[in-house]
Amino acid sequence: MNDRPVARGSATRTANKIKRRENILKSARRILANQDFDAFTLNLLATEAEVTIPTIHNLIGKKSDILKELVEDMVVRIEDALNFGDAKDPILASEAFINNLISLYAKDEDFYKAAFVAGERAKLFEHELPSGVFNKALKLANQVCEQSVTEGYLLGNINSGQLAEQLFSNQRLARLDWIHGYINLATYRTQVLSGMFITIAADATPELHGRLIEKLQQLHQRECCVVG
Amino acid sequence: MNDRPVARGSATRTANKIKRRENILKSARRILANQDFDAFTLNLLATEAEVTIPTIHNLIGKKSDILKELVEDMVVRIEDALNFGDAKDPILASEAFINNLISLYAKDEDFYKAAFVAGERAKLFEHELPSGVFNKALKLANQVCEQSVTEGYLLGNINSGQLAEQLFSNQRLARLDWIHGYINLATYRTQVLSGMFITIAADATPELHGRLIEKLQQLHQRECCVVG
DNA sequence: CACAGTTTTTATGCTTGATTAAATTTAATG
DNA sequence: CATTAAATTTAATCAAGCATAAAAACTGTG
Repeated sequence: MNDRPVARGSATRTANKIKRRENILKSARRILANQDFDAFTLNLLATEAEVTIPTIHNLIGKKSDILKELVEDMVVRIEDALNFGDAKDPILASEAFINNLISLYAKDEDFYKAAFVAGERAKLFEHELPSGVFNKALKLANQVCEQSVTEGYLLGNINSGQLAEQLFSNQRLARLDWIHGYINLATYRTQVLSGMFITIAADATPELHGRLIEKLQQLHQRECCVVG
Repeated sequence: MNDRPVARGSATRTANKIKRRENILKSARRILANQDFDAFTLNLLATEAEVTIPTIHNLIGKKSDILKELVEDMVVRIEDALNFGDAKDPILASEAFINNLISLYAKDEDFYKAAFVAGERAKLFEHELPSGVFNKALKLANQVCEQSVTEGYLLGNINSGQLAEQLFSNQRLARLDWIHGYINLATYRTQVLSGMFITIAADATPELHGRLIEKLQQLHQRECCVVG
């Protein structure tokens, strides 16, 4: 069954094929990350990747297939990036979370930006919430909040769900601003941390509260330095 | 100079013209508010408004002119809605602010939703920040924070700018979720209030902090009732 | 080198949307 | 009711973008 004639030049051929395919996807990411979603046409993509439109169809498929692939690749990569050591201290947990995320994005900024843009505009995240990566981050925030209460970092006066929602929102808005090109990764990080610290401070014990204030001042000062 | 023949039927004609014009704009708002930005084509608009495409061009102009008009109309309306009595108490100030805004939107939900969608997608707000309505809201938040410090509601440990930014962000994300059709106006209001109260709590005096906790619990309970 | 199989491209069709010119219709007034 | 300006529509044009079939070019291998 398996002994029908192997295609002639199948040795290095498929290897090159994969390379060309990746090259096209790379161009797609560059366009989506640095230009507009509306600018992302097969025409432009073909020009950038230095191939013709039918080649794109041949190697990847229709336009929506390209977008789908970008998003799927990303989801896989993010999934395991969220598995970081669980610090008890909410300050450390917040910093670990955001540092993890930002350093992941920084490794290949075009890749992630493009995937988020594609997912948003092509509606490949269904309200970006049902059961995917996004929900995982929210649950994680919830977990941290609840644990912080039992560990004595938070007073428990504010419902963990509300706090978690707020923590998650901070991150979501900053991400939107980043993928729209309004802010860069460094600002993304600062904004999320600032928002998280303020949120945690709302229910912090006096000791933790003091440390949060200090952290916030540091963030503020650094921000001012950059601007002035 | 002024005695050249007046156009024949200019009396009731122009009146009707304005009516038809408004009717087209109304259809435009309905489409943008209830469907997608991508669904907003002259073809669909003509069908909905029960006119032909050239009529639209005649009465309003090209597609971008329609969008521009929608946004400009909105900006005017919002500008003076932000002028509400300045409560000293940050809880009252927050509630006054959001109630003002939500009741404004509720009066003509399609109108505002459409304008925000149009402004966002057609890039009619330049990063929605430079010197427009949005900036006004941010400054207002800043003002409330600073005043709250001097009035003794806030401790002043957290920089007013940082707090204000956070207050503003809450509102912005909720608005985005609303215009994308993820949440309704009631949820918009709840989310913003929840976020604002948490933010204020981060720097509140003990007395105010207690009241905020209470407010947050109320919001949480009401939310649970609606769901369950 | 010749050939089989693969890949790229040339050429083209198809669809949709925006915009405009010309013609027809409508409606106000004397 | 005839005149005439105004407004609407019919119909044509223009421009993009996506997608595909068939021809041409290319690349390993025997």
